[in-house]
Amino acid sequence: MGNADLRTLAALSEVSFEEVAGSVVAVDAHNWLYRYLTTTVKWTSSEKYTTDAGEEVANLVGIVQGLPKFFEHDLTPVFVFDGGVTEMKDDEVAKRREQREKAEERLEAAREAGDAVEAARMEARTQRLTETIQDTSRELLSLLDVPVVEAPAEGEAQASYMARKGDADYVGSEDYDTLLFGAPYTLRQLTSKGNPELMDLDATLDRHDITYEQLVDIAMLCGTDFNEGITGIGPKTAVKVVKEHGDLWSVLEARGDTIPNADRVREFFLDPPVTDDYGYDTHIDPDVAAAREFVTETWEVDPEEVRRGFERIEESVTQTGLDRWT
DNA sequence: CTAAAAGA
DNA sequence: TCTTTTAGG
Repeated sequence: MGNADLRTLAALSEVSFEEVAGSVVAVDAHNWLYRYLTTTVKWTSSEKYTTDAGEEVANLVGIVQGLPKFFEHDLTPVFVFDGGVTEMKDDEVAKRREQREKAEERLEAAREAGDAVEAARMEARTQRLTETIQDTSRELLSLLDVPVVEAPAEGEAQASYMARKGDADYVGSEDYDTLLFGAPYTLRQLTSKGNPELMDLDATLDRHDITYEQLVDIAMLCGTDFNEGITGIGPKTAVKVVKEHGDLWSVLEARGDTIPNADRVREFFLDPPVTDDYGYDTHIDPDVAAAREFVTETWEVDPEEVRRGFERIEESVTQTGLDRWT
């Protein structure tokens, strides 16, 4: 499984919010929202965040509660959304990924069958991010004047690209894939209470004395979201054989192994679909009244659920201004 | 995600 | 003994 394997390879260090204050973070919106959706629903009844029409709106609560974390630490978030589904539909790679995720979810749901609480949690997990969730999230962010970027395909790839270009100081994501998309610095655990965790691409490469391309090759041998790894190869041996043979192709040839669509997957990491067509103002001037109305009236969220969040947004924004780069 | 089993 | 895989909370 790619995630755990990549973690063992990555150069991670704990940083303080003070150290990263004043920077721009390109947040993988899907990843960030997904995290809130699953954790928020986890310890409360999902009924609470569902409108009469049956629309799930826990994402709105998540945004209101999550944004202050950025503002209070003088971080400017830029939310990067995944690209259109239509474009992805034709993509074999994306299809493969979707199938794999679906399978995992079914497996998990089946495993947890019998436990009502867990079943509900799994249900929330399986629905992924619906159109409504994406749209209402965009609208709320817009009311709060938080910059949004539309990625042509993977939000992670776009966010990583922006960080590589220097348009963002960090990528914000819990995923380790950002390393494979070439993100120089990734901040993890921006939502939880403790300090953020910094993942450093160059330090990762130095640690193993490998190139960026070799890191991608190593990850592919272990398995990524887009391909099954080679059985019997974990992070240790992957590093060993890639350094031994130079690149993925030589390793596969030497072992007589094969990875389906290897060239496409590799290319997808090294040169993913991204766009330069974005721009944002880091001066954030939220219309809290409009945002509150949108959340509590249009979407019928209990005002008490978001009261503190909005208060914190008002306080943090008026105090720091967040207008350094106007 | 952690811990224990299996495999090399 | 070290690495990978699988099971379980």
